[in-house]
Amino acid sequence: MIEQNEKPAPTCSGKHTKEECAKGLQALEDTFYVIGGKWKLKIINALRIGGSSRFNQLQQTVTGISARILSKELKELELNGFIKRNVYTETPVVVTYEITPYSNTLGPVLSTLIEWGTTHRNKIKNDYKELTTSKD
Amino acid sequence: MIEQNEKPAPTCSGKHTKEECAKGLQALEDTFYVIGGKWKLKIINALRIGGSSRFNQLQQTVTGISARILSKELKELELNGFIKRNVYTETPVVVTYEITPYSNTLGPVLSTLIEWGTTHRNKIKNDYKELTTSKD
DNA sequence: CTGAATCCGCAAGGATACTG
DNA sequence: CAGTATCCTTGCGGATTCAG
Repeated sequence: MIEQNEKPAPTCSGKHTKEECAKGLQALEDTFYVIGGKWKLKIINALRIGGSSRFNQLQQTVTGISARILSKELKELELNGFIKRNVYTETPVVVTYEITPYSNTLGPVLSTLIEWGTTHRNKIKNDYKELTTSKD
Repeated sequence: MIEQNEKPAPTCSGKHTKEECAKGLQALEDTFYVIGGKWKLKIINALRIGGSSRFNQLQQTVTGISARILSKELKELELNGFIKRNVYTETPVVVTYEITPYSNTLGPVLSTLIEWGTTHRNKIKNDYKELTTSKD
């Protein structure tokens, strides 16, 4: 909404830049493909922190998820090697889920994501505070 | 699909764990709220690497995005303070987009995400190779 | 308890055409 | 060139019910 009349920026678009950009795009695509969506990272995070959990336990921890979705997500996560499903054939049957070593490669991802989210939330809170106590 | 008969895991669920988990959930929620979705991080990444870009240029860089979605995403990103829109009223009008300093706080997020995606892709490739040259 | 099956609504996103 | 408008498809996810 702001207009200017100086000259446009040079839009540095060398070949190297282009390739690097495409590579990033590709990598982001791959990442989202396996751990994208609304729930996957939350589930992995819950299992990372809470340790081995049962189905209902997990559904309570991951607030708001329905049984259907949780079931589906767990299946996909298992297929991709992020979690392990253990069935104990006692009576009644007990099923637990736990993360695999491969999930631990997501550690840095989860950390930075959570850290950024926390910082961002604080920023928003401050922005709001400054707005309400506005005196500039 | 694997059945066991040993005893279930202890499911460590202390209060501290519960809080930490909830906090992580919250943070992930916040993060996804602003930079979630299919395109936002890709756009920011493109602008980070390619520098200031024009609309059509951006649409070519971020492969597969439609004009409608790009327009919408750019608007949201601007609202949330991630990018800046510059209008140069020459003839014809030129509009450029560039990231703001706040977008730079996403640096670590993008790095880890991209790095993980790259590593994961290589892993998948190797798994596949081992499958095709299977001799174990 | 641990899911699977079914049905359904909504919103994200795609295709295309059009405007200043 | 930089979008907007319109229409349409798809998939995510919720609610409910049922089964082992």
